[in-house]
Formats: sequence, C-alpha cells, structure tokens
Amino acid sequence: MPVGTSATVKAVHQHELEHDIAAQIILGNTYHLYLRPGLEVLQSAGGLHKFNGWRHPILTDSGGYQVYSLGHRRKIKEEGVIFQSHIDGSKHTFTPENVMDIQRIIGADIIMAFDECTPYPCEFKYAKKSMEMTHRWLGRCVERFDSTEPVHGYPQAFFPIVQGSTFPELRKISAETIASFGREGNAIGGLSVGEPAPEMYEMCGLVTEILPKDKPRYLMGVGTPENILECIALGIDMFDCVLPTRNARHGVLYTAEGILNIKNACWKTDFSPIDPASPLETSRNHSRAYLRHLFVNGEILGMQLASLQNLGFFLWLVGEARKRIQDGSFAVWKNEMVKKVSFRLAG
RNA sequence: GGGAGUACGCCGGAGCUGGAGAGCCGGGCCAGACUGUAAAUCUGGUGCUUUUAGCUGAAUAGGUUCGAUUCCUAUUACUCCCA
Repeated sequence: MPVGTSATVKAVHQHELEHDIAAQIILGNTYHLYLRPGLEVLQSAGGLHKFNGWRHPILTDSGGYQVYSLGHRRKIKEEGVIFQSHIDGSKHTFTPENVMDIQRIIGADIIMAFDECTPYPCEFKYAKKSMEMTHRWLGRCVERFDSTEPVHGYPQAFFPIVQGSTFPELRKISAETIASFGREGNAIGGLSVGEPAPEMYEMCGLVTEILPKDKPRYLMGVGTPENILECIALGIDMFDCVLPTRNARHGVLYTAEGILNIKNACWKTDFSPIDPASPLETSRNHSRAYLRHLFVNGEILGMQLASLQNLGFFLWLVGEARKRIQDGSFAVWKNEMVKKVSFRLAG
C-alpha cells in the first residue's frame, strides 16, 4: 500500500509531466509494500483495477477524520454528521450508510468505516461515549456494506477502525470489538492527533497485540519516518499520511541521511543532488541549489520535485523495512535508521 | 536659469508639524511548525548589546529649545512646475 492513497493520487494529478516517474513510484512498489511477509491476503481481497491506464489500488477514507479536523463546521448526532461546506455554506449529511455507498461508487479497493476521530487531549467520558458510537456506526457500516454489491465489477475490502483515545482500557475494548467483526483488515485511528509519540507507541503496541496478526493492521495518519519505523516494530503493516507531500510543499525533504529544509539559505550554492541515494532520477539529477531556487521563486515545480523526493524516500524506507523483516535483520537496522532519518541536516 | 516639494532602518506605503517608536501595514530576507489533506498554509524574527533590559538612531552639518523625526540655516540627493 502506498504511503497515503490521497497523497499518491494527488502526486499523479500534480505531476502530469512526470507521469512516468509517479507511475513507477506508485506501481513499482505498491499494494503489499507495507504488508509484512505472509500478509498478501489483500491481493485476493481487493484486486486491482485500471486507473488512467495503470493498475492503481485505491483506499478511501470515510470522512471520520474530517469530523475531527473540521470540528468547527459540523454537528455529530447518532444518525450521522452534518457538515457545512467551507466553499458555499451548503449542508451535507454523512451517515454510515451513505458513506459506504459513496466509497463503493468511488471504486476504492479498500473502504474505511465511518468513525469519529476524537481530539487530543480528550476526557475519558467523552472518549468512551464516542468510541461506543463509533462501534454502533460500525455495525451499520457493515450491514450496509455487506448488503450491497461493488458497482465497478471488482471486489472491495472493508476495514473497521479502533478508537479509544489514549486510554488503554478503552483501546483494549475497542480492539477486541473491531477484531470480532473478522474483516479483511483492521485499522487503528484516533492517533497522531497531537499526543506525544510515546503515548502513540503505547496505544499502538497494545492494540496490535489484540488485532489478528494474519490480517493487515493499518495505522491511520502516521507519520514521520521515525514513527513509521517504530510502529512497524510494534506490528503495524500499513500506513498513510499527508506528511511526505504536505511537508514537501512546505520545503521539508526526507532522505536516508536526515531531514532538510530546502528553503534554508545554506543550500543556495549546493549543487549536489537533491538526494544522491534516491530511487528517483528527478532527485538524483536536480541540485539542491536548483530546487531551492524553485521554492524561493514560488515555482510549482519545486513542490512537485519535493513531493516526488519524499514519496520516493518513504516508499524506499518501507521497502527496506520489508526486506529486513524477511531476512531477520529488522530490529538492528531499525535502530540505526531511526537515528539517521530523524537527524536534521544543515549545509 | 527660476520656483515648489520631499528625505527614518533591506524595499514600498501610511502616519507624525515640539513631549521620539527602533512603532504600524505590505514586500523581501532569515528561521520554525505541519502526522486517516479545507489550507502552494500558519507562526515568529529581521539596528547593536551582556536581550523581562539597555544603547545608538530619523539624508549630512550646524542652530533654536528644558526638550527636535517635527522649527530655522546651509549642503546633498530626488520629484514636480515654469522658462
């Protein structure tokens, strides 16, 4: 699975002139890229379909995260959520049922449950109430999903989502509930919303112990290269995150040697490659000085090259992780890599 | 050649006509943030120092005044008008 479906789909749209490269990133490594060895179940569960001429897997989110991130323009009720558009003020209702229908129509290979992602920090009482509603919504999602057919002629998978904020007691209940549905894969939500990393790891480790190990465990919204490595160590098989593309647009590049902000003055006359170790020609054949120039002058190509760099790096990183898991050297490699990838580079 | 006006910090703008602000707005520049994407976005800094404060400073040089970015004189530069 790519780093973030939304991120990678956006990458294709943003880089029309770079189609070959974007396609290589997305197609060359995808689908079970994040899956641990032996977890290829999704290949049969989801299948692949044609997308603009390439076979391109899609994962759609339900809008549960927007219940959180657009909290100021929505109302949560048992029936569902009412959103107000930031464009024209029009109101839109999202229910577990219509969200299943919409994802069916979009044609996603993996469809996510409609949930509420609780904010951080969160009162225990609210987190419990919210989790219980998410579980009830899950029942409605499954009922709708299982009573409808794919509309595009290929099968679609459904993943429920664990909630429970940062309370071990709630996480445990939620993980057990989610596992009991026996779906194609399981997701962990409600993390990477501002809590300290150790708390995220604690919840993650607790939940991965409960979710079935022979099915993909998908951690939603994570994260930095360091977070990803640590969470793979805890048993996570899949991730998605806006970070590689959003940070790329804001000038932050990830490489195997560390993190750098290409807008910094120190790269002004650095004519060495953006990332000599990148799998991408665009990162090996353009200089840091040139990329900085593009950013400084507001050229959209700068954001495109930076997005490619970060996606290329994230995909390389998880590809390496997969290899290391297979040959048994992951633990040692991970500890070395965590240090490297979180190092701040300066010219 | 004559007349009128203007001059502050990297740049542009507003404002100030005796009780100053290293102040305001925009830009540039220098940094930082961003984690299931509303946001090519947001935040901070940008004279010097030993930085909860102090110092220097308003084209340049003088002068008036208890006190001057403000008033006066000269000089310099620029803008406009007349010839």
